[in-house]
Amino acid sequence: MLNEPMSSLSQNCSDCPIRHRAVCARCDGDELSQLEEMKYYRTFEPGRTIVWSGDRMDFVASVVSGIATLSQTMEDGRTQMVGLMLPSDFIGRPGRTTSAYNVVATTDVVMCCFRKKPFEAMIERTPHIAHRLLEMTLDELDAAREWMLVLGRKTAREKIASLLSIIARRDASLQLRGTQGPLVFDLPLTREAMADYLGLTLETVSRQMSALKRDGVIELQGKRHVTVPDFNRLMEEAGDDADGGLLV
Amino acid sequence: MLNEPMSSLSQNCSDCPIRHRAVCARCDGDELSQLEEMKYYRTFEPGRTIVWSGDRMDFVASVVSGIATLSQTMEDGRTQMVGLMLPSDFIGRPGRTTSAYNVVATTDVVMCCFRKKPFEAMIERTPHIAHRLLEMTLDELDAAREWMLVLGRKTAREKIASLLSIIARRDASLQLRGTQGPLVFDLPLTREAMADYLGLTLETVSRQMSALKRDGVIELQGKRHVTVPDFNRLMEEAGDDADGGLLV
DNA sequence: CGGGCCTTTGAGATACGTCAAATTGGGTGG
DNA sequence: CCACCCAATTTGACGTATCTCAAAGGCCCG
Repeated sequence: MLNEPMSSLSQNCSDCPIRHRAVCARCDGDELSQLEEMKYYRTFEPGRTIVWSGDRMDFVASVVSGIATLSQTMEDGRTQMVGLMLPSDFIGRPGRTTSAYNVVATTDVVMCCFRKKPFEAMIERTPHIAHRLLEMTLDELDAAREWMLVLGRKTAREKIASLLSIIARRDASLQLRGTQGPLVFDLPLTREAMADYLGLTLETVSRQMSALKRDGVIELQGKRHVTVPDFNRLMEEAGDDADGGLLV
Repeated sequence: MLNEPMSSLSQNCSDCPIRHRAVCARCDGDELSQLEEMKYYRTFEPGRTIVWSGDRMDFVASVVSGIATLSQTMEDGRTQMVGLMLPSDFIGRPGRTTSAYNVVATTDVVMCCFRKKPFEAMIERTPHIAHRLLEMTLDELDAAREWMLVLGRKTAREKIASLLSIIARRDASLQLRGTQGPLVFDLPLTREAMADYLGLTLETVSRQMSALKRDGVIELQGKRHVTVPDFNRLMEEAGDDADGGLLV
C-alpha cells in the first residue's frame, strides 16, 4: 500500500503543489531557500495517527496532499472532530510545545514539516510568513465559528447536507468547475468520521444519507462516491442561503 | 442610564486597563502614539447591537470594558452565539470589509476603535501588532474548537456546567483568587443568551440550572448571582478532567 | 470462497424541544 | 415607601428527533 513515492515529492519549493496557498505563499526566493533548509517530508497511511493530543510536537507542518482530521476526545470516549485539514492547511501552533488535538490521517497524507525552533525564529524576522499565517488562522477561525452554528443549531439532515456541501464546494473549486451541472466527488470520510464531525451517531448519519438519497438530493454509487444533481437544492437542505457564492 | 462617563476613559494608552493584554500589548511608546492618532472610544448600552452581520465595518476595536457577544442567525431565526468578547478581546478582521457576525453588547460596553485603513497599514509595518494579533487569534481558535466539543458532544447538564466553569474561571483569574474555597460571580447572560451559546432552548437551560442547584453543585442568590462551593465538583459535572489547571 | 470491516435497517428508549401557564423579582411611578 | 408592572424565569405536560442496542446485509481483500 504505497502512496506516492518520495521521488515524486518536490524537494524544490518552486514546483510544490501548494506553493501558492500554504504558509509560504508570499515568500520570495531567499525566504524559500531558508525554509528549504529546515524542511523535511513525512508520509502517513490512512488511519495512522500523526500526533496524539498532549504529545510533544517539535515541528509544524503544511499538508501537501491527502486529508487529516483534528479531534478531541473525552475520557469516556466521546469524540468531536474540530478540523478537517486539507492540502495547504497548517498544522501546529507556534509558541506551544504540545498538541491540543489528535491529528489523524484519513487518506494517504504527505506533510511538509518544519523544525519548530528555526521556524519560530523565522516567523519573528519574516513578515511574509507571519502575515500569511495570520490570514490562514483567521480563515480557520471563521470556519470553526461557522461549524459552531452547524453543531449547535442544525438538524441531523441539515448537518449532513452542510458537510456534503462543504466537501462538494471544495472539490469544485479544486477542479475549477462552476456550480452548474452535477457535482461528483468521493467522500473522504467513513460514516463514523462524519458522525464525529457532525456531533451525531453513525447510525443517524447513515439514515440521513439514505433519506437524502431517497429524496433525490444526492445519488450514491457505492458508499463513498457521491453525485449532487442540483447544488442549490443541497444548499437549501443545509439551511444556508442558496446565494452563498461557490468561490469562497 | 448612563454608563461610565467618557471623562473616566483613559485617552492615554499608558494607563489603559487593557494595556497589557490587548492587541497593543507589545507596542512601544512610539507605536502607542501612532495608535492614539487613529483611535476613538465608543460606548454601548446593554442590548444594543454594535454591528450587524453583513454590515460594512470601517473600524476594528478592542473591548475595554463590558461584555459583547458574536452570533450567527439562520433565516428562520435560529441563532448560535460563536464568541464571548471580554475586555482586551479584539473585534473585526483586518482585510475584510463586512462583519460576518452580529456583535451585541450584553452589558455596558466601552470599545477602543481604530479606523480600519490606518490600522491595516500599521499592521503591515509593525510586527509587534501582527504577532500579538496572531497570538490572540490562535487563542480564539483554540477556544472555538473547545466549544465545538461542548456543542457537539456534551449533554445539557454538562453544557451548563461547562459554561459556568468558564465564567467562574475567568472571574477567578481576574480577581487573582485560587480555585480553593467558594467562587462567587454574576452571570453576565440571560437564560436565553446562555441557550444561544449552548445550542439549547431557554427552558432546558432553566431546568438544568435548577437541577444543578438542587444537587448542590451551585447556589443561586436571585437569578444571576452564583456561588460555586466546590469548583472541582463543577468541573466533573462539565465532563472535563478535574486536573485542568485554573490558570490557563 | 471466506473473514472482517463498514454500512444499513429496525425497534424501542430518552433527552431535549415545544407549547402553555404560573411565578419571581427588580425597577418605576404614584 | 409601597404597590404595581413587565420582562425574565420557572415549572408542567406532552411530542419528537436522535440515541441505543441489535441484527442483517454488502463489499473489499486476502
